[in-house]
Amino acid sequence: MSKAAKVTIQDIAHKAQVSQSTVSRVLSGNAPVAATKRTAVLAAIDELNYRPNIFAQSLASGQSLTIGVLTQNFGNPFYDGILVGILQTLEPTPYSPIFGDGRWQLAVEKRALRTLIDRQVDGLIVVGGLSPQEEILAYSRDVPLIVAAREIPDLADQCLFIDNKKAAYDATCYLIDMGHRHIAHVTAPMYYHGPINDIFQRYQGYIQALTEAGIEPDPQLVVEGDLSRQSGLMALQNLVASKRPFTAIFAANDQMAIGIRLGLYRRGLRVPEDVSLVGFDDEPTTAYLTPPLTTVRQPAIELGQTAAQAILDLINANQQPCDPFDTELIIRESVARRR
Amino acid sequence: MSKAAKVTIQDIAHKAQVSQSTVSRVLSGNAPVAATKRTAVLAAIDELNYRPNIFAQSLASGQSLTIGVLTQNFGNPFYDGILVGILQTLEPTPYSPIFGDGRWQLAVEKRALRTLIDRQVDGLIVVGGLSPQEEILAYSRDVPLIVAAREIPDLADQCLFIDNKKAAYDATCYLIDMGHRHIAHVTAPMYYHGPINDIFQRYQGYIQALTEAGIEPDPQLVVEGDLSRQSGLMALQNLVASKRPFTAIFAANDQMAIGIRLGLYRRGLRVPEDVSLVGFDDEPTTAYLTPPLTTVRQPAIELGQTAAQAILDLINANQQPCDPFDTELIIRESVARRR
DNA sequence: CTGTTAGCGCATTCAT
DNA sequence: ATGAATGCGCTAACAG
Repeated sequence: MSKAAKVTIQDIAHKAQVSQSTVSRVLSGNAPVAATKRTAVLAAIDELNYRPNIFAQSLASGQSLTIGVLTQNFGNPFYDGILVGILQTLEPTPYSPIFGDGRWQLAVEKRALRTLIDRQVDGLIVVGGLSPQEEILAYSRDVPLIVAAREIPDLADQCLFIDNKKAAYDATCYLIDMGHRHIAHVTAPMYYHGPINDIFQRYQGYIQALTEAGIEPDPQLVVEGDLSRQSGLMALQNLVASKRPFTAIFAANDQMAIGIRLGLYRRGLRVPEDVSLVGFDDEPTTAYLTPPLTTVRQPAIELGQTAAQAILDLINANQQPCDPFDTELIIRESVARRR
Repeated sequence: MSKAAKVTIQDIAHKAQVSQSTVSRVLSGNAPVAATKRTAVLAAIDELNYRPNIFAQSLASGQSLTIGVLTQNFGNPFYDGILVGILQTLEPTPYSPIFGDGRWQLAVEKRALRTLIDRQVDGLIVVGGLSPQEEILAYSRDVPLIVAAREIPDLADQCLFIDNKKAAYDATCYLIDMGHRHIAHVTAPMYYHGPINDIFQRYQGYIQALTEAGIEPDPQLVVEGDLSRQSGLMALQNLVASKRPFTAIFAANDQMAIGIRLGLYRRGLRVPEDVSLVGFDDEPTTAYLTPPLTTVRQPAIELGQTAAQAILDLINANQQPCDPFDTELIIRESVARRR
């Protein structure tokens, strides 16, 4: 580890003319110590630049003061937002987060999860992920666990998520209100996200909105991508190739919307004059597309903050009920009124 | 920590009818053990689902098997790319990374750095950051240290970075080659990035290219932003307000280029017909702008991989020389030929 | 090859 | 209020 000469609690006990235990006491603060000794200890600590050995602390106390965070894909704006929220919330606490990245690959995720557990985290925040419910459930018996951005029925109290169906419903309704009748939807295969059905819920919201508006959903207008930009580009090609007329597209996420946007551009189709476009996620760049994209804002940072708070509450055994998260439809220039 | 009944090395020693040390030996593998005992131990481990206590291990061995990574801004594509590279490289090793985020705020960075050190990391990778050189230098005496995406003169052997000046020079030359003479540049204040002068080096590359081409640099055509998208938008306004004619803009990063792009769009200026635009970073979305943006690719993932490898080498005391990183000009549709 | 022993640095009884 | 003693779970000499 560090090459620096390790100064231990003994050293400062010596220097401050007190016992080891006394030093430990001023450090933890949970036992009364005479003011004079306290200051002496503090002085010694300062002088010798003492830093307690975290491993010894944890070994002796049985607490690691770390929160494990299992995430997917560093670099995805939504997940990064969640991380930021977690970081912010944990900052003023004695707990610090350690991250593991599952990269949306079950095997990788499993290893990451294992690593976190092995590091004796005091709490675990699982953000998304592919792990089967039973596994998560099993972990939740061993360690305080919060699931963010994913719904696990048997663990409802500890799940924070967003009502994707309602959000998609609202987005589709907006297109309908603007006079659109032929609205395409770019989704992803149901199995794509494994146990996560966000995307499927968005599909359901889309269908519901159409149905309630008396519009017969047209299966030909629903195409699948894999949530990547590239797949949006290809989905658009498929859509155009199907020869079904449409005046608007609702994409299940912004990444695909961005790909679709480029596809339209290449075909000389203008947004929104020829085709209106709505995405989902409110990724930062969507506000800077030309024209800026209408999309659905998911409160990522808030979600992260709440998740962190929830895990702290859980550790301190005063579990709070979790409120559901509301989304917001961000209306920008990419939708035109028809007729 | 975990509520699970902790099974210790003793338990499995018992079950396998061997001594604690033998178990430790099969675990670490760095000492010969009789095949029969080994299998017995392995069986016991498996049966009792034993996991070594990492804190006890570290405390006893003096190794933490962790690499600290100080990063700035989760969510920034360039930095995230570096993280991904680090993750990938460390995955097959016994080391696992722990991250700290400085958020480009000196105070936050200091705390994050401190936390990492306190966690007894065996090595430290500093990605960017504001900490003064002396501080980094001081840390480097205590712990194997690699600096990525930043140049620290007194620590040259342990720094991995990119030749920003040359990259900017190349980008500007490209615009000149395409016939542009009035090329604006959007940069950031020299002090903005604190000790990091990436941005300033890009400015220098720009100036050099102009000068070599016999074009008198026009100070009026250089405006400052703060590297954010929003600031790109404002920079463009300033540029237009200055009434100086220009046919091309070279932005010091893609974020600002994206803002500039939107500003041009709002003013009805087409890219590249009216104004050509070049960015820097090759952020993923730039390929999906309409039209796609010409930019400079920084090999973020490779940089992360190399950094991780370098720190491993450093820990094992077989330091390797670090090659410089080459950038690549990604030419896309946002530049038009003039005259 | 293997068991025994002695700490690693600290928190936490238990006395005082 | 404080010092002494014990042990957290494991690694690393040290003997055999």
